[in-house]
Amino acid sequence: MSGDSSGPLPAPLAHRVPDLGALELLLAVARLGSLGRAARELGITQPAASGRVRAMERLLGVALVERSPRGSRLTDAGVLVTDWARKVVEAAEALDAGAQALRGRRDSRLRVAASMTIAEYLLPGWLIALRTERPGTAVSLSTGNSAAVAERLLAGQADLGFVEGLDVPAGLDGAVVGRDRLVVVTAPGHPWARRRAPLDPAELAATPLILRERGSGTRQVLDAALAAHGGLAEPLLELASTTAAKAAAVSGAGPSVLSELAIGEELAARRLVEIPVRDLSLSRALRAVWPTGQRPTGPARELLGLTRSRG
Amino acid sequence: MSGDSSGPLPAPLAHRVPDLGALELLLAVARLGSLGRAARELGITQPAASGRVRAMERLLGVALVERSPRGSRLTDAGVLVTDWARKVVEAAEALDAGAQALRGRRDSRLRVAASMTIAEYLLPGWLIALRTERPGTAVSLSTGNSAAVAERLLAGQADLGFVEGLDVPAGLDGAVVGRDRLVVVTAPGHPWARRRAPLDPAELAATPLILRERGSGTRQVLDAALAAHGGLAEPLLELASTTAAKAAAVSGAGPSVLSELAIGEELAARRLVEIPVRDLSLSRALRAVWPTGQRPTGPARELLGLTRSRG
DNA sequence: ATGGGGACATAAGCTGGGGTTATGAGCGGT
DNA sequence: ACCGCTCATAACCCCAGCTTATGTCCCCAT
Repeated sequence: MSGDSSGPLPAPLAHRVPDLGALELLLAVARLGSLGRAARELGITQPAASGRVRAMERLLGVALVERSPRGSRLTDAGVLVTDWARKVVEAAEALDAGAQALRGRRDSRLRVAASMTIAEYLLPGWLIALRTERPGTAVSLSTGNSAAVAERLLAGQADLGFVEGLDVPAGLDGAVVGRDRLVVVTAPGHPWARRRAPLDPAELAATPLILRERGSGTRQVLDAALAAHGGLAEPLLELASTTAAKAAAVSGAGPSVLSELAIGEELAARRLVEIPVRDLSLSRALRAVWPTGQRPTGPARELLGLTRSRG
Repeated sequence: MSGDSSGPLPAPLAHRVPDLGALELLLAVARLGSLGRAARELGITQPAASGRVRAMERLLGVALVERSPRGSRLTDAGVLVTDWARKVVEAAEALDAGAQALRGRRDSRLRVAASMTIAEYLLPGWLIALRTERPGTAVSLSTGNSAAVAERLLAGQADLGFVEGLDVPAGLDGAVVGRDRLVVVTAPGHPWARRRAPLDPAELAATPLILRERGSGTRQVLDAALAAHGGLAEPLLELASTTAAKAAAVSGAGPSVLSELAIGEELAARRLVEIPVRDLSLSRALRAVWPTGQRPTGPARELLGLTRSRG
């Protein structure tokens, strides 16, 4: 073993990080102040919990918990690790909520049809909130562009839709639930990141960008907004997914224009930098929609309430 | 089995969500377009990968991958699940990077001392960026308040510090690397969430809030900012951690004032709503610091470069 | 047309991590 | 002095996930 000729390739992440069960356990210990109580909450025995936490500490090489005959408290490092662990668990909960909806049968109490962007970034959070308010509400999810969402709603195959775009599809009523702002970004090393003055729209239009392929929603908005400034230059790169475009931008391949929803993390950690643009609002509404006249009722109304902007 | 008298308590998250290894595998399949190649990249065999993806699909109840004799592509649902999975894996990577730094030995090439907030929310991202730029740089991390950070730097026990606060500790030079804006928030159901006009500072000061305990950094800033408007009312709740305060606010217990860094997710998903306040800037600088005159060099300079604001 | 080489699937067998029960040992309150 | 809570240790068990070996399908190149 370890006689690998290809060099010491990094151990896979899963071997360096405790598994989800262990992280969940750590959160329970932090919350309840005792290994035994945490164990009970997760439906395992106290020795199992004890061993698991020990294994986690061995794996991470850091003492996380201070044991005493009267309970357990987190160490300083434990507090930090627990906060990081919470992020992992929350992301896993979002995945779980989303997957449950994707699996959802046609006979679900609430059938949602949503655009990709909304389904990806916002819906899981809403579903989690809905679950805490109305546990047991079965939700099913289908995704598609605005036209597909409208079609499902009008055919009675969905109870509530979510679309992004400049206008409401024909035959539907809607309510704005948020905004999707498109942001010009570069890696921190790019010259634009050092500009003092905002970018000129014409300059943006003239620069080759990393973009999603023609026909994507973000591309359409960008096209429309820059039509008055000479139109988009030939793209620097044309990629199939938002994720790929983001990765290219982070790696410094060039400037890109991406949805704010997709790059919150990257901006916060300064893996990407927002470039202000003068007099250009690349913003579109995110809307909940339903067939004209048929105001949502029951679970659909409930979910709508979770998402509505004030007013 | 399943004859439990305590009712159908929800299966723990870890039993409903694929483990990190499986998610990592899914990302590799998405990126490489083939189960076999993904397997090779993760250092397992093709049948193992095949079985694992199958198990993941069974667990989630959703087909993720379209197999063909020429490779594998994600299904529509698979794209969505993969995006959610990426968030989980990224959070796990942040945990890993942070834990490595916590474990870091005293003889690390780069010894960082940071405030809790910065260590928790920003540092992991920086460490990941540093790892991709300068792989193999060993980083160690210790946390403490501004005074403790200054002490470590001046004692030569740390090479670079990060503090939040209104001013730079004596004996140190610094550079602003970001801002920590405090935000007034409530659950979406709170009356304040329906206000049309911004809140008056005096009204905020007079209202009992969910706060961290006296002495915490956020509490100090708030105290100072509202001193001119009558001073803080008695808190509604006084909690030991930011996380606890956040949870209380989300559950609708009342209004709170929290760091923007801590509630990005909650704002995006509208589990919390920001309440604008007129003429009140609750903002403090996040600074990198080092002993006066000793500009960072080597790895410290590298890390600083990753975090610096433009200019 | 035919063999080679990729892709994924199936089968049989091993191993170890994580679970269990049973028990011991501190510490605090009554 | 004793109960009740805490956590730790020991001995045992099981199955998830890995391996190797093999089969099938399809495309492509000779």
